Amino acid sequence: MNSPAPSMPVAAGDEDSAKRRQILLGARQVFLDLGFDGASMGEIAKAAGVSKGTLYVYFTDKHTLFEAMCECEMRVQGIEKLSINPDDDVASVLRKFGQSYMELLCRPQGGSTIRTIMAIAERMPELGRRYYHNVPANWIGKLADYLNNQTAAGRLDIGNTELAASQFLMSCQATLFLPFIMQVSPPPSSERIAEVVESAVRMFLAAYQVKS
Amino acid sequence: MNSPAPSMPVAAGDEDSAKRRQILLGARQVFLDLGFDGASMGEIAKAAGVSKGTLYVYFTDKHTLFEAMCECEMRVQGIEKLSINPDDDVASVLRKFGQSYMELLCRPQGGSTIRTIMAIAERMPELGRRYYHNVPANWIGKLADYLNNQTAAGRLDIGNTELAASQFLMSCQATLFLPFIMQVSPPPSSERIAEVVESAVRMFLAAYQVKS
Amino acid sequence: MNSPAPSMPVAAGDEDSAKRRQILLGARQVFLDLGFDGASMGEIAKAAGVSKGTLYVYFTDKHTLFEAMCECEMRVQGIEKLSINPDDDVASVLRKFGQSYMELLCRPQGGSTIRTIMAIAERMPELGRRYYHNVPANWIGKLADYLNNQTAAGRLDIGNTELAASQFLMSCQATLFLPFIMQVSPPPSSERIAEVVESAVRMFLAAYQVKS
Amino acid sequence: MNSPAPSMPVAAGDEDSAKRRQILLGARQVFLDLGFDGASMGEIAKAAGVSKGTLYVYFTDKHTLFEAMCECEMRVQGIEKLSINPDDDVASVLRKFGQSYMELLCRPQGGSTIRTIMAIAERMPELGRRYYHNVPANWIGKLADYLNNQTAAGRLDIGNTELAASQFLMSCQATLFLPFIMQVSPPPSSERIAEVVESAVRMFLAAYQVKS
DNA sequence: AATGAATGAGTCTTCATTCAT
DNA sequence: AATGAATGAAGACTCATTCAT
Repeated sequence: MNSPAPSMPVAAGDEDSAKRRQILLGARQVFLDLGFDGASMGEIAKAAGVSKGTLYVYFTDKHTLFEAMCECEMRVQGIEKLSINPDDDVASVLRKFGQSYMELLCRPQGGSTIRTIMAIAERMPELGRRYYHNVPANWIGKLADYLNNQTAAGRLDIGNTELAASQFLMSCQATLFLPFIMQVSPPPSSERIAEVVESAVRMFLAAYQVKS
Repeated sequence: MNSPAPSMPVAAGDEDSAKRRQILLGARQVFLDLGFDGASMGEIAKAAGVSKGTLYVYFTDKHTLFEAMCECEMRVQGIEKLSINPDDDVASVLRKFGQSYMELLCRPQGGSTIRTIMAIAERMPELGRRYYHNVPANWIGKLADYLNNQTAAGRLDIGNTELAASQFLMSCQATLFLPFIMQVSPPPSSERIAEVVESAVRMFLAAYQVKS
Repeated sequence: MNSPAPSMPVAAGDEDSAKRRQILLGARQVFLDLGFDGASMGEIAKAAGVSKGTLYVYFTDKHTLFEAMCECEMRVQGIEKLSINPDDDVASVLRKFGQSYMELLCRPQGGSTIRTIMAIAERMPELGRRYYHNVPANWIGKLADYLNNQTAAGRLDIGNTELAASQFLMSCQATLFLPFIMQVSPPPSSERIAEVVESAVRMFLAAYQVKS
Repeated sequence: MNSPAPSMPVAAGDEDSAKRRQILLGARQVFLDLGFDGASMGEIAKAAGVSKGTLYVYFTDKHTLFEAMCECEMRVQGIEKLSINPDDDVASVLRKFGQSYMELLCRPQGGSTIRTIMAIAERMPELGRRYYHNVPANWIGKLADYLNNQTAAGRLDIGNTELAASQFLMSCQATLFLPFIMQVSPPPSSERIAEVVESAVRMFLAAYQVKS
């Protein structure tokens, strides 16, 4: 009755129908909580509020649904939104960048995408690769570009900017990511993250900043 | 060496029978490759070269076998063997420490323990905690102790040595661990690790070494 | 009669769907033949003409299916249908009552419910109790009520009517029930039952009837 | 060392070795509690205090062990010991007979043999038959013989003494056996049994005693 | 004779997937 | 398009039985 006008039907396979998004949302919740093997299509159907059959109208199989959900996460975790403000000083840029990255990694709501993909990467190497390139490598790349610019501008002195970018992002995780992922501590607060990032920024600048 | 003479068979429940070790080896291979849910007891039996029934003679159930295997890995990855040589200079100590840690994380043979445990930590939080304390926290702690001593000795100037130790170990992973775990690159060679560790050491000392 | 129209399918969980009844029928056959432990879900599925999976759509597990089947038998063996005709003389009432009870106990088709439940009562005491109250105790109770009335009416002289009712029903089983259940003899014919019941009636009346 | 002298070895298959009896005792306990299917050879070995392998030294398989145990029970429950005292009056004889029979059926210690065999009789008809003939039919027969004698002696007037004997033994079970076996009541006390038997004796004599 | 480690067939149960409606 | 009943392959686990010692 309230289906779309026949002149412009929304095919089930449509990349962007509301129902499809609804399913992906349910899948996200269940997959991130239980992992690929631990999740069942029944659970996902329940979480998405659709019937099990409907899942298969939109996605060929469990594997496809999982990949679509990951793809979706990759888009969300891509950093198109995050733009570096070139007017900020280096420390500020690093601080904002590190803070954003850590808040992405340690999001309190629901399970961790990166953990879920790490877990399955051996069996779905292509997915692991795609995620790596779209998320961590993307962040590293963006930061490396900025470090390149600053090096060119003479404010930083870095031989390998990609390595440096990665070093910075890794050191931002110190004492935070592993305890969080291993269920030792709850997700860190923004304040706690800020402290660790601040320390990472200081270490980074001590090593790479050009002494005027 | 002090294994029992072959003429004197060991009881099934024996904590250290050859068959038990054989099963743990098979379990290690399959669990680390496929994860807890992805592994099947049948696969494990095949990998261990025993019958499915025998698995249950030595381990109550899949869960218990998984935990025993993890426990075993924790002992192996514990750090008792690694002793810091106090006669070395700080840079050497850090270099050796970082290299050992990275070779542990990126061991080429078989799957990754840390990944497998991260994957299941949400559903087996106690296991996650145990692993965290026995392995990463143990390494961090050992290093932090050393940093404390060096700070007291006036060679380093570190406010929070545990944070610093974690920062160092994290930055050693830069460009190495994630690509390895995400199947982007094969396990890094010792040389490749050495380069990254070297860079991490430089950054660390730039930040924390007392300028004479 | 008031079953849903075939065009309107019934939900799986429905207490009274055709498929559910079909499964219960298969379960009845296999459970009564082989007992709870001896029966396998596979056999039951085959006997019911459904797949093993379907069993679990309608019943949580083997135990639940068994209890549902027993519950169903209790309803069938309940006594609602049997009404005592107060115009009959006492001997006739006893005769009909005994005959009905014995035909229930020694039904030729399929295994014996009472045997199956007796067999498992030690491990499922609640089930044993439920069956006892719903079937034998129910018959005894109905008969005891009648005996009470007749005693009040001065036609019988019984101190403990419940005991007397039980005595009567037990003596109806003489030479019939045990040989049947122990596979010594096939289910007794109605005529054979009638003879034994007749004898039980005579003994009963000799003991309890008021001599006019 | 303390094995029997070589000149007179006790073969494993020996019908009466101590170990054999020990196994039968364990088997009795477990089979009567759990039934044929519910019992496991492991449990039995544990209950008997021998290894699982030893079970198979003395008995071909589970089935054989079960039958041997039943055979043993039949011997115990046979009534060689119970001799009817011909000097007692009829009522006394019936009283003693009924009491003994009921105490056999409702023995408090451990499970019920008759129930265990009833449960399996459909699948092991020969066993059911053997048990019926050795135990209940044996009791009935002994009693029927006595009733025959008393009828011949003019003290009783019974057309079908076997039926009468069975009637008596069945009516002794009134309100006792079924509640006991169905876990409604604990095993009845000797006093409780005596009351019910007394009532059965009265009913029996009212029907069959020759009025002088 | 006695053991108990080892086996593999068989059990209950789950779940991805299909299909008639 | 959406459902949910039905399936059967596969998984964890048990247990009667065998066999080397």
